[in-house]
Amino acid sequence: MKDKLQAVRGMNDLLTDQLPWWQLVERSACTLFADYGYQELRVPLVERTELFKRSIGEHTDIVEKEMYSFEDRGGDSLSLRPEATAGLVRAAIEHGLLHNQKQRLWTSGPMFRHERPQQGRYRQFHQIDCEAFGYEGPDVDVEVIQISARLWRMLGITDVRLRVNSLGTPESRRQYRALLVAYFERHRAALDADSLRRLESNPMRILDSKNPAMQEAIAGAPALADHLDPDSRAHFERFCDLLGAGGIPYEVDPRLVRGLDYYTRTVFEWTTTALGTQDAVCSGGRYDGLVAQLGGDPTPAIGWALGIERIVGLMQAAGKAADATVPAVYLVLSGDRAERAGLAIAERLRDALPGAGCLANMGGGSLKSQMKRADKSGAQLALIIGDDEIARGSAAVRKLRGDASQQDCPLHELPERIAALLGRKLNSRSDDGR
RNA sequence: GCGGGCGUAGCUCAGCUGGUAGAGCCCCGGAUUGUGAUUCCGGCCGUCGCGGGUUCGAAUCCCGUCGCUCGCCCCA
Repeated sequence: MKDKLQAVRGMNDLLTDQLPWWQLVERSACTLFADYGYQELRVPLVERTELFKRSIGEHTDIVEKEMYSFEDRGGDSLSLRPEATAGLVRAAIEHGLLHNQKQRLWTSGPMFRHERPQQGRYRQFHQIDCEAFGYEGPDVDVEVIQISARLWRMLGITDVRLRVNSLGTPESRRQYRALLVAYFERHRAALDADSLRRLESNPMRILDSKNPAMQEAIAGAPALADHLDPDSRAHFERFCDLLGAGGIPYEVDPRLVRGLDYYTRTVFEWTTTALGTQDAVCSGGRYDGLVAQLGGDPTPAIGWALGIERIVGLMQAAGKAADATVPAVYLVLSGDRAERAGLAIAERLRDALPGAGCLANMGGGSLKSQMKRADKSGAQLALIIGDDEIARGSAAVRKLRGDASQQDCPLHELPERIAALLGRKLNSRSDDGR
């Protein structure tokens, strides 16, 4: 094992056996967003470091110690994106997408954070992102959550619950924060080391401390809900009402805060107990100030991100199967002339039956070993062509599943015969079907 | 950044209190002529993570190191 080239820590290869789940998630998301009228947008993996400092917050853990930042050859400080929203907002402003118009968008791809890897947390991880720009009412808050809820249904995920909260406006939050700091200052003795640190950096995070010894002090702290500004309170009440009307079960969690500075008003998080300590599966919220903060016209916005690794983990933990795609036909080619004819025969089958899958044997091998490969491939049918068959212009079609019957078939009738055996329709077009 | 657990064939693992490695799977070949999944036979596969120490002798003990993993933190 020595001197072996290894992947970078926390950046995982996705081997073929994992891909069926990933493809299921990605395909589902793609049709899901289309059904809600959300359009896909793609932005670079690398942005100016400044963008993330200004959006996520300079004093957040993400920016302070988790970003992959570097200087490029021109001397600019760039960073691999630790999340998608900042880049999306930047792109929307830059291309005038928010000028007198609303946008409902989604994107997906890898994100990067230099954290200690553990279950459900990796240095390169993958998110699907949903964002709605220009809608200020709580109706769209509910819509984006509906999208996530439908995705769980599509994927058969049940072990998740929704928690919601409101952070109010930056002004009301600033006032509340001062109260909170004052309270915890008075109870300094009850705080653990982490919370003392948070008291300086992000006091609201003390509220979601997992330390049991802290719970009493936290319970006595002023609640954010009691200090919301009237508009935010009305927004939140309407939001909860609409959520209920939309039939989405939720619970209000006054301790739900977010790690990114840009959130305002509605925040929410889907959590699970099935994935160990990394329990957030999908989370998001409103960020009404961010667009203006990054230089765009003032534009209300809301969005969420989900972690694909965690979604896949949930499906696997629940025992959901995701079947690998399997070719319908395995082409056994025995002998020189058969090998020579085989490539063209395979192409004709693919023309006639696009999507069915025709796996041609490559690299020779005895008939026996080719039959073994045919069986292993999972194919329904083995199409056996040897020099004898070539000589008489036919092929042997053998069923590999169920009754192992075998029949001879003239080469020119192969597409029809195979289509019939597979219960598929022939491609009517004469080209390659694209 | 801080703790715990673990590192033996491609994979899953066995190897008790030290005597220089084993199984299953996979892969390849064979068991009558050109036909798979079962069965049988054979073959392939390791500097026991790496470095050092103790010892006549270490995969087995000790130290260090790297890696993986789980938790803290953070968060999707």
